[in-house]
Amino acid sequence: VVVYQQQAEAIEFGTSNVVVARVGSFAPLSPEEDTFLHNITATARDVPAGTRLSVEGEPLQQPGALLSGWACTARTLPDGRRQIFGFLLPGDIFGLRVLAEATAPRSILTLTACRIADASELKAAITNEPERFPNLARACAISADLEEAYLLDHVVRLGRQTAYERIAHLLLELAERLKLAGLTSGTTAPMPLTQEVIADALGLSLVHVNRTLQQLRRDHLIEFRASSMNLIQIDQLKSIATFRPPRIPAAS
Amino acid sequence: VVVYQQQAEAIEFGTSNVVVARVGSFAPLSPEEDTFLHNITATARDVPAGTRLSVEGEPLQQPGALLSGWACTARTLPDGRRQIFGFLLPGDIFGLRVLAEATAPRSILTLTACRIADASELKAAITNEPERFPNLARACAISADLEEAYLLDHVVRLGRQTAYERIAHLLLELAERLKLAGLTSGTTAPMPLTQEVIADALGLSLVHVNRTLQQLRRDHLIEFRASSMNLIQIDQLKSIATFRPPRIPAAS
DNA sequence: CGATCTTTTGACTCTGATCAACCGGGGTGG
DNA sequence: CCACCCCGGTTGATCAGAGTCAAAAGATCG
Repeated sequence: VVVYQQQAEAIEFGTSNVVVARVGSFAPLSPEEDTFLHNITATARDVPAGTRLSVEGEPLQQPGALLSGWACTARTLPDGRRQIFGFLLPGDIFGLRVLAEATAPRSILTLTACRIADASELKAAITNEPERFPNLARACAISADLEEAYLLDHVVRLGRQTAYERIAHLLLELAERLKLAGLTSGTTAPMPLTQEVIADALGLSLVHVNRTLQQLRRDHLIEFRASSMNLIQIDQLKSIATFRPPRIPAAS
Repeated sequence: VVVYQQQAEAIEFGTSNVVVARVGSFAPLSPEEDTFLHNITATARDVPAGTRLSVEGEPLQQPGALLSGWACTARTLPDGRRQIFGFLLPGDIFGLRVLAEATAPRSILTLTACRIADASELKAAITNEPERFPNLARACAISADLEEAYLLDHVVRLGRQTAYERIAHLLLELAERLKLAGLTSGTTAPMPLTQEVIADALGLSLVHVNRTLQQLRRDHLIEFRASSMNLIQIDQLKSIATFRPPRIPAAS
């Protein structure tokens, strides 16, 4: 019955509880843990695009869970150059791992309108009584590991790949993650990023991103419609980008 | 007396116990913790340069502590391109944070001869009985945060800085870390990296690293002697690289 | 004292940046 | 209702930072 209700919610709101689904996919949750996570994600606030959820160097904000919408983590140099470290997609949890007294090492910025739940209690739970929430703790650890793996992929893109490879690789990563969150249909995935944002993530100029995307389309590897992308020829893309999805430890 | 012995060791071996000093600088250790850490670092093995301590994708190796020597973490693409993620300096601890069942997300490679202690017990201690080793646990958390901060700096270098800025920034980071480990004398710090290694870290070609280093020398910002570097004009370097050292949470 | 590794130099190429302008749609205000 | 504006995407022309190829010159080390 619960499952049915969730599905009904999913259909109705389009997001239901991606967070619960995602976390649960890392480690099977006990009923208590499931309820706990549900309660956390029940309280949520809506945030418009372009909101700074956290500013680098300033005291840390609450941890959160992204119920819907896209955000990114970034740092801005004094002269205005911006580097995006990665993206937060629906279902992602952020701000969990860091020390309470620390200052934020990165800014967090919403790229679309977002629905965000406060995850302070989740952090407290896995920090203070991990033995009571073992699967939750484990799932969060896996999530943190995954996040690191994505960051390392990002470094490789920036350091050793061409513009063509970088873009292919990033789109594959996003498609992969959206698929894990159950947000794709076939080879088509939502894609609300502007070319400027892609440029700031991949260390390229806006103009060059535009031209490279055109090249990818001309090569019949991807298609864009509205704010979604279609990765036709996904295998060829993977081979171009030498894309190897990070392995998630089995949910034993 | 203990302090005196340590200093004597430090003078004799040049490394004594950088690890204990470094970890202790993050959080003041209790006598028990201090002893614990000392015992761990007492058992150490010597490893020649060019040893692969861990290979990406393969099951995880033991965590370790670097008593002396330099190493790096990296990933190699199928076609031979290599991306270095960061460097391990004397006093650094590695492999702590990752899930036991996971596969290594990066390779670890010694760049010089190294002396390495097994840190399995440290990992076990802070994982299983953090309440018994609170300062140790806290110090390791801070260390992990620092490591992440350095990785983010690395991303910014790769994505948004010129070759000249990148090299200045990297040298500043290394000098800073070596200073924290007590391995500098004045503005001079050890620098055993080859230009090829610098190139693989900064996403540049060997030739371009060579030319950019020459430029930095011609501009009287740095000097190289033997395998050490001298950052004269450190303020100007910092301004060129927009270098801002990561803030370490106060050891309250 | 070879053998090998690292640094240096020169010539040339090319990927990607910069500057500048234009297009097209969606919203806004008069 | 339409002119206007703003934002995101597109295009063209030019430039420069960095890569590549090839070879020589120093270091280091058995």
